[in-house]
Amino acid sequence: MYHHIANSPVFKGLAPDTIETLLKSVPFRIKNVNEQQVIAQREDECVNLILVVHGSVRGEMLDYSGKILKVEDIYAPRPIAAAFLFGQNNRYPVDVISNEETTLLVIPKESVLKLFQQSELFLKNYLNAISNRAQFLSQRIWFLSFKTIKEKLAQYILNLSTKDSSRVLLPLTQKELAEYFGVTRPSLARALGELEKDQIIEAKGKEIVILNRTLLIQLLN
Amino acid sequence: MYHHIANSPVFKGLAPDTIETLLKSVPFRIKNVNEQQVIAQREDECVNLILVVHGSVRGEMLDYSGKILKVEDIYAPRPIAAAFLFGQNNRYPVDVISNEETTLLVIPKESVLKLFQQSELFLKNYLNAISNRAQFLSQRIWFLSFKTIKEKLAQYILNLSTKDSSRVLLPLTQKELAEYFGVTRPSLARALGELEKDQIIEAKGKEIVILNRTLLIQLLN
DNA sequence: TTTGATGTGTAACATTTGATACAAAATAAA
DNA sequence: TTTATTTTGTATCAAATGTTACACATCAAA
Repeated sequence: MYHHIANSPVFKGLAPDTIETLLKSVPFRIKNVNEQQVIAQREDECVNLILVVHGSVRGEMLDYSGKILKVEDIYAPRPIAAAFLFGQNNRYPVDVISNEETTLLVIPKESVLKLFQQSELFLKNYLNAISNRAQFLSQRIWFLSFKTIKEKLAQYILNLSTKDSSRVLLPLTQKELAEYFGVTRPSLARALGELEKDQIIEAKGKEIVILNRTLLIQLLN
Repeated sequence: MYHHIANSPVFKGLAPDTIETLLKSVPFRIKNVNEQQVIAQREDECVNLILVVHGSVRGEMLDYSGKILKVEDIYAPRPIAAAFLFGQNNRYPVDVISNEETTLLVIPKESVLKLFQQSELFLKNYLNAISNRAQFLSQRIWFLSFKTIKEKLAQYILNLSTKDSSRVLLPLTQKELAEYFGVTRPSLARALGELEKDQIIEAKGKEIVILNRTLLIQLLN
């Protein structure tokens, strides 16, 4: 197990032996769950750092009408809701449910604080993990602030493109990209088609060539 | 000064004397700037924790077309970009510019790490600050995922309402609320008007009465 | 009170997007 | 290869929202 979690963001850079020594100096426990089991419920207080050692879990949210809004999958070896162990309202924002047979490492908050004192690397890793999360979310919100699909596309393509090359390779399918943009797939295809019709880009499959960077930039006005 | 920053999120709970002792044990510096001065530029590496002691600064971003997007104002006594001191890409996401004559406390990253070792409270505060940020952003994204204005309104009003009372007081003007929703002001007014016409709510100024909670919840379907 | 600034209600019209459906293309699996 | 599955292009129509404009209300300052 220590070998596995040595690859997790919070134990990265620590030898499996070191991790074992560290962990054995504080209370913690291992928890095995079957698939579709509820690990934490929305609004539960978050008092443990939970690491997915084997398997995967998902965050799921119900709105007022009971509709399920899937939030995110978390695969081993990664922590669950590291950014919700601290903070003013340290409660789970979503229900956490196992996708499959899953092994969890459960470390109480007090143990985490002790580990911070014992290993500066662990502390740095933890700080990095939650900082990355905040940075990711920040980036995501900024992106969502672009109103029209064409604006989002322009922003997205310009971000991917380098200064010297006008060739861009989309890392996502249209379906995934549409989901990332928060729009429907046909709408995204239409926007792409129109950019092509206006001779701003040329798209063959996942490869996009910027024909007129100036016009692409003007879309952001 | 130590008295002032004792009210900041990262030094909260520490006595001014304690803060002074702590800070004097590590390198740091004070920086005074006039108004409209650039404190950090986008993509600069973030190597210091910067606290606004007096005055205020703003985050500003230029899009590809050169249009200025104001991001946020930060008033004393609060840290600037605490979530960007750590993390994979620890660079400022925005230009930081002073709004007025401003005093800054600049603490190098190494000093921050030393302070973590010396004061568990400071560490906890820092963890809380980043976590709060992530939680806030997370909440914001979840909210933006509601597509139509009516859905956002329903969600927003239901969140504000308590179980026993159907009376809700909006803490924002329509203009601010529209900005928060990422929509235009007339559109928001229209949506409010339609909810009123459908006898779902009653709105007088900032006070809203929920007439039919069931219908309001059904809007989220 | 008068004035000005800010907030609010509402209208007409253009634009964007969603929803749905279907076929062609590309890809993977048998 | 054949078959099935996913991905993509496109069309139509309805719904939601933006844009712009203007009148009225509210509130604070002069």
